[in-house]
Amino acid sequence: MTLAQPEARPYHHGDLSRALVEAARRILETEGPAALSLRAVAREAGVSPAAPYHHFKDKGQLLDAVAHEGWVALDAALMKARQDSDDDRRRMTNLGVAYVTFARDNPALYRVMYDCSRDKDALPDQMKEEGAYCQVRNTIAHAAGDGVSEIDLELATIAAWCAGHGLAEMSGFKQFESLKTLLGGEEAFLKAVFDHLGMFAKFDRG
Amino acid sequence: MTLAQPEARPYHHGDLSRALVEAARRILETEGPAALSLRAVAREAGVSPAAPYHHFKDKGQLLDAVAHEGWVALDAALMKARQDSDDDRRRMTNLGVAYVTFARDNPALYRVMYDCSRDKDALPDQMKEEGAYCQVRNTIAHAAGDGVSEIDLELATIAAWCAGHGLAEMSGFKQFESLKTLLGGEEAFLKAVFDHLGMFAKFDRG
DNA sequence: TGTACATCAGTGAACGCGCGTTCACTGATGTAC
DNA sequence: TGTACATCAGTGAACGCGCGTTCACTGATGTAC
Repeated sequence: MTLAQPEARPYHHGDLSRALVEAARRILETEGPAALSLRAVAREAGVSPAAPYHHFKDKGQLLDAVAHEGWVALDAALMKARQDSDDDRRRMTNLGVAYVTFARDNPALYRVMYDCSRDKDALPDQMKEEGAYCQVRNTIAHAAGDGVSEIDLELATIAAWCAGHGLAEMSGFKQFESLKTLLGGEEAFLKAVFDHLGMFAKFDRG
Repeated sequence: MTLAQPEARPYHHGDLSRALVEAARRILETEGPAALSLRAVAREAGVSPAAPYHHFKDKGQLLDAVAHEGWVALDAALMKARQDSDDDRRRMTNLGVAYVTFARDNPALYRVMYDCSRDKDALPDQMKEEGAYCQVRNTIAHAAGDGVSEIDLELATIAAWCAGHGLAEMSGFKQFESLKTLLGGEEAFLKAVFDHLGMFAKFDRG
């Protein structure tokens, strides 16, 4: 009688760096951010607790790598949403919905992304070419046309970003459930909220 | 030679429950949310690590109490902002600014408030009479007049809340610093962002 | 008013736990000659 | 083509730490008679 041998992983992993980040994401989505310790990541990757130190200076650096992957994924999701909209008028809302959907689909990852940002008091790399923030600004610029000033553009982007982030963090709250079903589902709810942003602001205009 | 005796606290504290919550807030604002352990709170309150268990079932219940205090304080801040505005037109923005200012002045407390909310998937007590959420809705209702539907009112409130929360979490980011100085300070920046919420939404209206 | 006693609100020592990190080590790999 | 050796990427045991919580206890307080 021979027992099945465990899959003989070679002594050298090959791409442990990448494997660790993936293990971290698996832990995040199955057990949540509180469970994300260096040891847990090593365990999940099937490696000793000391192994990660050959690839990351410390726990913080691993988290940074995880967050970075998150931003790349978010950038891609927004890019796709932009390309999918043929109707220029609805593009902003679609972008917002894509943003919130990403956050709802990857809640723990999203949390890590913002926790890392908070530690640095800055969004990472958002100003560069295809960064999510930049995509939002470009979309607004396109919709607004030539007449709009740089400052207005920047402020509108920040406003949009804040609304998206706020909705991302709160759309899961139980209080909104009945409203969601009333409106016909999650996406309709998100669109409706975005539609009403203007209502909030316009009272000030007289 | 007699050494000054340490302030002889009586064996029974008197109001340890309250003292613990205050100690927790002190720790939050001086050391941040990561330092907020039950033991640290007991230490800060000058009491043994077991003492809190006579007043709170576990750590979570203490945190809930801290968060509750936070919401009460936020309610009061919004109430004050509402009463301070004589100009009906600017009331919404003032409310938003007050909200964000509260979050910026009590960042760690604000974090705990939302972390507790997330655990419960709900904002606590927000629908009751003077809850912050309810205040926002009432203010919008007043500004909007009679013609507005219940649903529109609810959606506008959610939109406003999301924008406020998002801005609260992000207004500290370094990327916005030059814009802030350009606009003449933190408050002017906040007002400008709120003013531009409509810009984001209006493209969808054609 | 005094006294016995139940109850309340503290103490401080101890529990087991998982954590981040370090250490001396070893197996695998690549390279110079 | 073989071989010595440096380097790389793992191991697993150990470190000290602070944590949440429990426990048996004790001092203080309130109450019944």
